[in-house]
Amino acid sequence: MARRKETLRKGDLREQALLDTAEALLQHTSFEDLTVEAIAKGAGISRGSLYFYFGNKHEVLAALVERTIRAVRATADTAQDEAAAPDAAMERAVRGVEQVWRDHGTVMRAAVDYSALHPVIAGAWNDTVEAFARTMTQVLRRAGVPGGDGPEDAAALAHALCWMTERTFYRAACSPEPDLARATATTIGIWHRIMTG
Amino acid sequence: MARRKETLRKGDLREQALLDTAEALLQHTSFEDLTVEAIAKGAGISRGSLYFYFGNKHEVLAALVERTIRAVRATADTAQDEAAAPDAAMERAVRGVEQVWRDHGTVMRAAVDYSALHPVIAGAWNDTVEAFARTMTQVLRRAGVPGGDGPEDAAALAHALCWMTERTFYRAACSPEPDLARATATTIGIWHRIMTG
DNA sequence: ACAAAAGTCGACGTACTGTAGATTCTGAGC
DNA sequence: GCTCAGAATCTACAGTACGTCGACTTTTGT
Repeated sequence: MARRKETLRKGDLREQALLDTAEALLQHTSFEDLTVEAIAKGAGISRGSLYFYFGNKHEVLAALVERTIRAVRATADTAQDEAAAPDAAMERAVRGVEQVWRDHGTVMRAAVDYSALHPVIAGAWNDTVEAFARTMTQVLRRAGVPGGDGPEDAAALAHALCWMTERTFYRAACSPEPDLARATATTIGIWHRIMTG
Repeated sequence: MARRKETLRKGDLREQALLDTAEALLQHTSFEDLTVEAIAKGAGISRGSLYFYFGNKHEVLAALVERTIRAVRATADTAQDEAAAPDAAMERAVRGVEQVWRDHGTVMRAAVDYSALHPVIAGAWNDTVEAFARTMTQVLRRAGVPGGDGPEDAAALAHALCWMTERTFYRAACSPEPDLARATATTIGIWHRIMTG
């Protein structure tokens, strides 16, 4: 099997630079106030050139979110450990989520904020939470919650609790003095109560 | 005390017509695709005239959300009944939320979607959930959850669970075939487990 | 070396937004 | 019934950011 070709295109770097710039700008600017010109200029090209890389402004954000979410997924996967006790698995998962928000808070927040405006982002975000919910459904099952697809079965509870987890961290991340540790404690507390109900 | 003057200004009706039009249009158009021209025309005036009533497009949505939230608050207040058993009070509250989403789903959804883009809407929505959380904190207290301001005390749990409730109904409302009843069942199930943990 | 592909630019047309000034409607007081 | 302030409306304008286009320059593979 041939060695993977080194695709060190100049454009690949430029594309990353554009995303980096967008990420940096998002820390002080909202997406709708964010201008294509600013992103392009920050990456050292003209506005027109940006459209060589992305179809439009939304696609830039979508790519940025996708890049971030890939990192998030990797983290989420490490949390599913069949051998661990359900309670420990849950706790590890939630702590993983906390870490992800610490590392990628700005983009995650943007992803949530603009989900409503952008189907692609909404889909990516949804899939991520969904994947997390599937993992947690198994954890709940192992903790004794009955399976099935009724509104009070493991899958439905895991879904609701995953979205609660998302919301709790999102809100914490939005606050001027984010207290992610507290968010973790509250979240774990609720999951724990549900699992030992 | 003098009788309140009848302020039946022509403009008051027009203003309501503008909000009604905006609400109607929101059912088939996203806010950013919603054009000022469409709102104005729907209410029978020109684009320029709309600016006599509202400073800009965002203010229209803000006013619409505020109008809706007034109705929501009224509903929420009826749910707080000091005499009822905690479990019954909680159930009644959640069913109230379901009803509100049934009646005002479109605007509520818009409120959530555009909270990120509009501080005024975010504030109004926040206050509403916050008010609900305060009520539910009392319910949890009466159910035996300890008070205080730690991350696992009644207030923190009520907050997280209220946002979970919001998310659950929001997601249900977003789905093509909304199943609010299922959302209610799941939500009540979780609240119940927490209260009898 | 040289053609093809990748990358870049600046100018253009478009679609909105928000503003300003002129104009018409309305109704309270004389 | 006249008058006039201010409520309500319109049209035209200026501004801004978007996305497209065709021409030009650089990079890459052979």
